Amino acid sequence: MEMSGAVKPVTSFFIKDILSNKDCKRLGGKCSSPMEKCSDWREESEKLSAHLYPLESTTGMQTESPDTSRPSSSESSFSSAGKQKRSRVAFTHLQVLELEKKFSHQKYLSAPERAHLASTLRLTETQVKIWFQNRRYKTKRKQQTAELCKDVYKAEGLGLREDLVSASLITSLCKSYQYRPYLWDYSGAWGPILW
DNA sequence: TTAGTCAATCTGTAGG
DNA sequence: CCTACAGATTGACTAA
Repeated sequence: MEMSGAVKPVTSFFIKDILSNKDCKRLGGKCSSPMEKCSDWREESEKLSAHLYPLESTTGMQTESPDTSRPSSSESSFSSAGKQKRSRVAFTHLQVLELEKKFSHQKYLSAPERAHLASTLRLTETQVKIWFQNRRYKTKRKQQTAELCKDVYKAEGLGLREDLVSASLITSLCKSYQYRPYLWDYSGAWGPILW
């Protein structure tokens, strides 16, 4: 679970921290300096779009760029009174590829590794951390669902009709499982994994 | 206390 | 308009 070492002041650089900058709840101490972090990664993202991805848009993922590079007025976007829209940056195909590549080898990154990857991809450490976090969780759910589905199919195949109804329910659930896209095997060639 | 994790949820965006 | 996807947020928890 935990990684060792070198901990940089990583903070949540978004909304919460910024908006609730006032009370910083339990994040209390963590409110080291949201703004700094924020402008920080925005800048980096800009550079990124400049270098890292000349042309992307493979899977219809619109490879960000435009949004990330927003009005560059960094912080002004927040100060602009109202409630600032939560921004959701779409990572580039390249960034995701690299993240997936790394993830295929190790599910957890140490702080130094994360820092390195982040700088390489021109992402913030927080973004990398969150990405891995989400990735682990989604992978886990995918596996659980896959197992569940497997059992269900097995049961149905064996003719265990006792719970046919509930089994069907689960089956449909499996089919509609929202994380199916993760069946794409990024570790190897781009293609669907059978399950 | 801090920074990390997981799990769940929220939400912006693209695609149908 | 609705839905799926995926990045961000939240909250409970843990280890050092």
